[in-house]
Amino acid sequence: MNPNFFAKSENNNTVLKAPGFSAALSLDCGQAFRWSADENGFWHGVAYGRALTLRESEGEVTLFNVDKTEFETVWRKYFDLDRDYEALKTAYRADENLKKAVDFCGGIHILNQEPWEALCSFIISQNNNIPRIKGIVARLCALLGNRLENGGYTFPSPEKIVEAGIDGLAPIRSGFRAKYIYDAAVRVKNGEIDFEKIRLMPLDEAAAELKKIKGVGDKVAACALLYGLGRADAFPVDVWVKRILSELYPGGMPECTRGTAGIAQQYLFHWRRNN
DNA sequence: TACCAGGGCCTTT
DNA sequence: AAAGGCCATGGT
Repeated sequence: MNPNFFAKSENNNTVLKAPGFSAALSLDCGQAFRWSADENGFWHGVAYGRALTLRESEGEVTLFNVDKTEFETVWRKYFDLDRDYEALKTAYRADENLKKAVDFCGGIHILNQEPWEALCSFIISQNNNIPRIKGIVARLCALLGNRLENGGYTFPSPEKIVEAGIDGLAPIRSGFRAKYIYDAAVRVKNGEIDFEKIRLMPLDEAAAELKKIKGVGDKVAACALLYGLGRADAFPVDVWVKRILSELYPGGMPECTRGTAGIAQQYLFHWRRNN
């Protein structure tokens, strides 16, 4: 692989120089729902059971209170820093629309979120808007997650959600989605859904497994695969991507996206939404 | 193939 | 201030 970054850990912080990468854009482009920036431009969030504060300025990302070990074992993978995005974007630029999208928001990396959190979050996302999705996820974590010393809550385990039951989820105000969250939790807890097996399956089989869960269709399955299971070939089609496909790619996605259509989708999605 | 299932954000009036 | 559209959908 070709890590286009340089990281240095000192004074208990890790400073990252990664040309072409924007942590802020990656955290705020609708792929993850647990991050927010404060008035001073510090980003706060929780992943893999760890609270993180970071700040980005002049192309440098500072991860506060992150030593080398934590960076290497958690955040390096989370921010997908070992993928050669520069090579990927060079290939995408062969297509005129993708070139525009990459010029607009090429700083995005696909985050490697925890499988259960990604699945659960995208079940909540169905027929829903981003501010409300964030609210529901935040209430879910505060209700059933573990409080962290340095701020925030962990994402609750399937076990905790099964224990709470559908009625126990009422305080998060997820509406008709509560029964879907519960069904997903049951199936993950009892092993019927095994993320590590699904991760390795052919794409259509993997999606079919996830779709056994009530409330999981093509779109949510693709999101769980792309954002939670490291499958860059998964291709979520929502209303925005549907528009992009009909307007720009009636014959299908261009050849340069083969194998990484999900990543291309993220650039096109964000570009189309904001233009 | 319609229509329905919480609720609230956001734009328009 | 109130109304109505809309929302990274899936089940029936």
